[in-house]
Amino acid sequence: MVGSLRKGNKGEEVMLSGWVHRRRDLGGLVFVDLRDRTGLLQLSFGPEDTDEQSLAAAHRLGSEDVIQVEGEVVLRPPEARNSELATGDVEVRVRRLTVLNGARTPAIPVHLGQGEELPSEELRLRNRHLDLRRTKLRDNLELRHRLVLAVRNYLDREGFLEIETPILTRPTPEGARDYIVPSRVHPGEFYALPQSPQIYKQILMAAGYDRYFQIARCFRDEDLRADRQPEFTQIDVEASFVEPDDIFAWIEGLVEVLCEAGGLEGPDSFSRVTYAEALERFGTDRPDLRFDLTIEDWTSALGDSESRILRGAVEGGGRIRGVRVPAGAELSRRQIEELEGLAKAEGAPGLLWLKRSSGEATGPLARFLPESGLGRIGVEDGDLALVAAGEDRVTGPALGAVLAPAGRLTRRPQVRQHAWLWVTDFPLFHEDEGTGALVPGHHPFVLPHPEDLDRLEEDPLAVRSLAYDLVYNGAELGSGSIRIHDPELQRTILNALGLQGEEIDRKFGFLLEALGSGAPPHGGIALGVDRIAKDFVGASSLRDVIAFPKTTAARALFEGAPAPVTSGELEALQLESRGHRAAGGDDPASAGSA
RNA sequence: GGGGCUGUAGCUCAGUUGGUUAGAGUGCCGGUCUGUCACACCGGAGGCCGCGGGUUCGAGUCCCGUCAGCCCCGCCA
Repeated sequence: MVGSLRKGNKGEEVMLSGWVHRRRDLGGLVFVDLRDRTGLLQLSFGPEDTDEQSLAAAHRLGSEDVIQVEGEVVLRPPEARNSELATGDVEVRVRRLTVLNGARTPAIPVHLGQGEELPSEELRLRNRHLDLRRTKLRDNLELRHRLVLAVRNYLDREGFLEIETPILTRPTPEGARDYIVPSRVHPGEFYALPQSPQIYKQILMAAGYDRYFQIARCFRDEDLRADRQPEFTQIDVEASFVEPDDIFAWIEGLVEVLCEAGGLEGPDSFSRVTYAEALERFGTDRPDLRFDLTIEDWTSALGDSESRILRGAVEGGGRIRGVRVPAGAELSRRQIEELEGLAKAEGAPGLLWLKRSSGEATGPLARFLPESGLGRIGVEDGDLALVAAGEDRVTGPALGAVLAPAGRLTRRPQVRQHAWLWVTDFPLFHEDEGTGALVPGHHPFVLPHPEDLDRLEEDPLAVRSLAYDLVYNGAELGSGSIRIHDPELQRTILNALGLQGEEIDRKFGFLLEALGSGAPPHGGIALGVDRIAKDFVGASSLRDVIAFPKTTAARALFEGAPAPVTSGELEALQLESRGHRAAGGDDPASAGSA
């Protein structure tokens, strides 16, 4: 293939096909960089080698024309080798050129010159067939392929069976908004696209398929972000007769395999913290452990200081918490204000701080802190202390937001490049801030922590669960739990979530039926393939690891989805549209641009 | 649903205090060129300044609305 020719292929007669990446026409000689999926190769055309017709055609070649050439692999003259090209020592002297298909001038460039900017994302998405020709995207998709292949092989070796579950499913009452699909056969009834295969995989467990996985497409009709697409792919895993440790062991092995496939240094360790610990020490349930900065409780050390802010916070029932940033004294005032801005964005009124350098303390906090106080919070010469006071729900996120950025700003080496960890014991329920109702922390099928079962009634918000997250460098890459296998307990939880008997049977009867028919204890996890691929290739958006992604408005710009349907189609479904674009033609392009 | 940024040639961008003929690089078209590789050189074409309205003697520039893309909040069991 094009990208694989080397010195050793010298003298070989080859026939190659590909795209004209670039043409350099010297008049007598023509050079063309031929491109295919495997790389670039220089072709040369000249009167000594190339037949007359082909030479004439070579002069007329344009970018992205599809051609086929026959010729001989030769070594380039020594002074004309290109060390930046894998194939740069050789070229193919073309005898015969066939233009398989001409290309109009590309709407966006496939080849970018040095320092040339990418076209706008909108044009890249509108011309996805061209954008996907770029090496970067091709490499991204290839890596993604290798990751998924490694996952399949690994889970197969571990005895897991890949089983497909339906895309047309039952609408679910809770969770994200469903994508809805009308049924023609049953007017007025609807399928939903799965938000995840959660219930199906539990039923598979009940059916005795004790190790299941699926590279599963999931759909959620919610607003998008850089790390959120309306359809996304999960490595969905479930196993019977397991405890969290079994899942952790499998997934840790999986992560190693992924790192190997992705050319990433494998994890040297997997940390574990409970949810409560994570909030206390890192102010978030997905800590970034690349810097070993933590939040400390300085209430007793600083609570008796003269500072009105600090004392007021403590008297109001809050705590004083802070972060010691080793070598942080080198930060400029401006950098510290930057950090304070991050804390404010999380709702804190501000940060108090002090620097200690050359034996002297400076900063707003300095005048409230005698030397002894510095010792009490462990601030050494060269350090910076950042302090927030008040309620935990404010100070936690505020200080948490500052941890990694502070570490980055000091430019001390990261403690580790790849920080993998498990966050465990998530709360079973949250409180809906609007209504005060209980909502599931993860989903309604999570097993309560056995030690907390007796608090289910009197203090449900304090009940922990056997739910866990896989976190990598501060990003949640996976989430799972041990599930409830006892139908009575499941009913109790659904009750607590505000569902009544008849409603439970209607919506979850099939699950309860399966649980009551001899379902084994089981649990699992789902990992986000798109996010993993994004992190592994260092992309800033999921769109760079998805061949045909949606925009932030959930549109597909290339093919123009969603699109209006004809009134006939609506009629067949016995639907009426109140949208102002209803019942248009069936031309998909008409929907894309307004 | 809310906030922010962006929208000028095929592409990437500049465009002064609101001023008369809207520029650059690249791509494209034509020409010269036998060792280029961001080929070089000469010449040329190419504009609904996103769209609609307003202010003004005059709008790419100011105001309002709208559409699209991106980022964030809400939302994402």
